[in-house]
Amino acid sequence: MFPGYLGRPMDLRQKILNAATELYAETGFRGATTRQIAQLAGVNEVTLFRHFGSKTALLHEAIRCACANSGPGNLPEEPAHPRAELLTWAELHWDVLWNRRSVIRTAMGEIEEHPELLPRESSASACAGRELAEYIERLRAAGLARAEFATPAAAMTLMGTLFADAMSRDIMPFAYRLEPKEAITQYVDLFVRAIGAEER
Amino acid sequence: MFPGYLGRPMDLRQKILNAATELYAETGFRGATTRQIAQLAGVNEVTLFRHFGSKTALLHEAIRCACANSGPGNLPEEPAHPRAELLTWAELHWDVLWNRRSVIRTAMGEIEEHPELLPRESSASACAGRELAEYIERLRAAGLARAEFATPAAAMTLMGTLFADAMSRDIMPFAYRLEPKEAITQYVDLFVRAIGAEER
DNA sequence: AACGTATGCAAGCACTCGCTTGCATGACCG
DNA sequence: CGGTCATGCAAGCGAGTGCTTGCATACGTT
Repeated sequence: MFPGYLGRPMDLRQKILNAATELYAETGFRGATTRQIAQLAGVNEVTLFRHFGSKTALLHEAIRCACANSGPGNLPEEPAHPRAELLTWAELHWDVLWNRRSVIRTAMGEIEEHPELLPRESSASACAGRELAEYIERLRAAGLARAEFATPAAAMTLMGTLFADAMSRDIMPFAYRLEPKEAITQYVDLFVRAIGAEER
Repeated sequence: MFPGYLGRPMDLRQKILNAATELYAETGFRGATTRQIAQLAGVNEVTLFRHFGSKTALLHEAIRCACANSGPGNLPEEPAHPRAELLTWAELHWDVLWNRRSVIRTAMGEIEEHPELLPRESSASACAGRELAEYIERLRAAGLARAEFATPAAAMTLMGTLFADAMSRDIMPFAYRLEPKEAITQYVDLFVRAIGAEER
């Protein structure tokens, strides 16, 4: 066969998985047909089945890869400046959500049909949530969060705000008048005040 | 034909629209086949086409109905007790989102394929967002929100938190340890503090 | 050179989908 | 009664869809 129009042929398997993920994000499970995936990957349709056995198996592997944890976050063990630390974390977390918004939306929309794709406790968002909650606990322990609140709810407040922003910003532009960066700064400022962590 | 197994036959058109909405919420645009919709509505498949012309037209009408605005909210013109007023509003808004979570998730997941279904500025959530923003402005004008913040971002904070909760609670149960009612109370308390509206 | 492996290509199969057609039947109305 | 209208039913058509089979071709290893 052709050695591939590029110098090194880049693992075929990975090329197929990428194509599958992209098509899935755009058109969902039903919409991503094996013929289209093959074409986008520049590969014959039969190859999909020889590699993965079935469309279902292929898509499962593709999506699981696409939603894998993206590594530990960046919240310090010993909090010192809540606002700055939370801002860094929030920007990073928002970026991850924003870049994957298409797959995430599709997967959420089809979760009742494909519960196998349910985010597990080890998923990226679940990890981020735990990290944030633990950080908040450390803040409180260090006397840096002086307000009264339930930690899980507080964590979900910031997580949810970022999540909703990243998922809705491009489809409801009229509701988001601030640029992402500016908006995130505002979210964090509001959050810092909500948990009583203003520096003074 | 049979007069319907029920006393009054309940507008056929509406029965079809309901079935279409239900199936769409479960299986999406592609997944909701005309044969299934017809069966669920207890109607012959041909009838769908005679009434609506095409599957596309049918689903568009069905979804547009399902996402229609649910009437004006309940935020007072003249704010007096921010916490109580926001709590009532938040519980009502969360209920709306929770009840429609299935359709909303599906529609969001397919928005790139079907942008016609984009929530317009007159949609329920858009209206709720504007209402909340205007209410916050009134709070500020009345000296009841003493913190410094950008109103749009503040509104999106509470809206986003409620949205994320209603959309994710059933599919990421491990992330939501508080019962809905308790969680919403916490969200509102945190929000009230964030905008500096604690009563004292 | 010989062989195993990975891929391509063409054809096809059984099935589903949206949609149409033709005809029968019952409900309502003048 | 006769006529129109809404609906049901059966059949089918053309276009996909997931997946399989058979065969040819190229590469790497020995």
